[in-house]
Amino acid sequence: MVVSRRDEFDRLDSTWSSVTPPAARRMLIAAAAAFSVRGYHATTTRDIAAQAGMSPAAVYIHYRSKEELLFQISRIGHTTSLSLLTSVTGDDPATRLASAVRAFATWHAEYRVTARVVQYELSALTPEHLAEVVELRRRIEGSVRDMVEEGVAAGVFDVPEVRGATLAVLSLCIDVARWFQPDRGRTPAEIGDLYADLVLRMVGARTAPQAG
Amino acid sequence: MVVSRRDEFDRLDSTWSSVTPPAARRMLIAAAAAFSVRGYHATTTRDIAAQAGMSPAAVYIHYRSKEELLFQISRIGHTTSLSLLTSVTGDDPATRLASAVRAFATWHAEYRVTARVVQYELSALTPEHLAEVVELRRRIEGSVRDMVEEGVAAGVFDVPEVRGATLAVLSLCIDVARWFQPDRGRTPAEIGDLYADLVLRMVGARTAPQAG
DNA sequence: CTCCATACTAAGCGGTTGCTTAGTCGCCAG
DNA sequence: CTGGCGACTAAGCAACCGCTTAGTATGGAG
Repeated sequence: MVVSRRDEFDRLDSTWSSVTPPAARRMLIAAAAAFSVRGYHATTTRDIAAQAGMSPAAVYIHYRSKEELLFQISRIGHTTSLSLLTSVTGDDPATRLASAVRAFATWHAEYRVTARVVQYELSALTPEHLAEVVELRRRIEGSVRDMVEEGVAAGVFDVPEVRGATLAVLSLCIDVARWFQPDRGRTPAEIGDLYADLVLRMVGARTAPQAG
Repeated sequence: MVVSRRDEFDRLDSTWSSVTPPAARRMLIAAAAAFSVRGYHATTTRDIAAQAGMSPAAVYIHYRSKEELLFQISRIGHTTSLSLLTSVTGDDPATRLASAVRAFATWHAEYRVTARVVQYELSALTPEHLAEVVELRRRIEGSVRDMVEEGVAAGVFDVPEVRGATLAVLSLCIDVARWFQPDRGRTPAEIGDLYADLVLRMVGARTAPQAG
C-alpha cells in the first residue's frame, strides 16, 4: 500500500537475496519500505507485519526487536554500498573516481527505499549496532578519500583540501536518496552520469595530463 | 540536556525573535532542539515541555498540537533561508551564485538544529501545512535556478543541464545539515567558503570572460 | 476587599505501542 | 495413526502517547 510499484520491490528483493528464510526476507523488505516512507519511529510493528501479510507477532519469530530489523537493513545496505566503491577499477584516478561516483549515486537513486533508511535512521540504532555501522561508514569514506588522494598525488586533481572534497563528494551522492523520485523524467543511470561529471569538475580533474 | 552548548541556543534565539510571548518562543526552541536530535516522531510532548522547563500541558496553551510546533519551526526556517537567497547582490552571476551558496551552506551549518527539522521532517506535516511549505521550497529552488540560468545566458557558466545543476547545488548545501558537527575543526564560515568554490567549479564558472 | 482574565499545573482519559504468552496448524518421521 | 517440532496466530499486558479537564496562583481594575 505504501510502495506499490512492483519493479521497485523486485529490485529490493535482489538486495536481500542473502536473507533466509523467505518469511524473514519478506519481513525485512516490508520493514525497509515502511521505514523509508514514514520513518523508523512512525512505523509500528503492526504496519510491518501487515505489509508482509502476517500477524503482528510474526515479527518476533525471526527478529528479536523492531530495532534489529532496522539494524539488518542498515548493515546490509552499508555493506552493499561499500562493496560498490571497493570493486571499482580503472587505469587512472579520474576514471576510478568517476566510476565510483556513478555507481554510488545510481545506487542511492535506484535503491532509494533502502538508502533512506541507511542514511537517515542511524540515531535509532542501539549503541552497539551503531558502532558496527559507523565502522562501515568509516571504510566507505576512506575508500573515496583514497581515490581523491591518488588523483592529487598523480597531479591530475586540484582540490583545496582532500578531506573537504571527499566529504562533499559523498554528501552529494548520499543526498540523492532524499530528493530522488522515480517517474519524474530522470533515471538513476542519468543521475549517475550527471554526478560523475559534476564530481570530476569539483575535484578539478584533467582528462589527460597536460601542460599548465 | 540534549543540546547544551550555550551559544547554539543563543543563535537559535535570534532566529525565533519574532515569536511571542517568550514562553511560546522557549517552547519552540525546545521543540526544535528535541526534533533535531531525536526526530519528530521520537520526541514526546513531555520531552518538549521538560526541556522548556514547564509542565506537559503548557505546550497546548500556545500551540494547538505537536504538529503545529513542527509547522512553525518549518515555516520560519524556510522563510529565513529563502530571504537569505533573495537578498543576495553582486555585479555578475558568478559572484551572486557564490554569495548565495556561501550564505545557504553557512546557514545549514550554523543553524543545523533548525535546518535538520526543516529538511528532514516534511513528511510529518499535515497536507495543508505541507502545501504551504512546498510553495516556499518551490521559490527557494527557483531563486537558485534563476542564478544558474543568468550565468548560462551571460556565457560565464557551462552546465550540461540547468535543472540538474540547480538540484545538485541545493542538494550539496542542504546535506550540510545532516553531517555537520561543530567542534570538529571546521567552522560554518569555512564550509560556506569551501562550498562557494566547489559550486563555481561545478557550474564551470569563468571568473572573467575569456577566449576558449 | 471583590472580580476576573491570563498563564500555568496536577491528574487523568482513551487509544496505541512494542512485545509476550498460550495455543493452533501443517508437516514429516516412525 | 501418533508424536513432536517449527511457523505462525489470537489475545492481551504494561507502558506510554497526544491531548483534555479541572483547578490554582498571580496580578491588575474597580
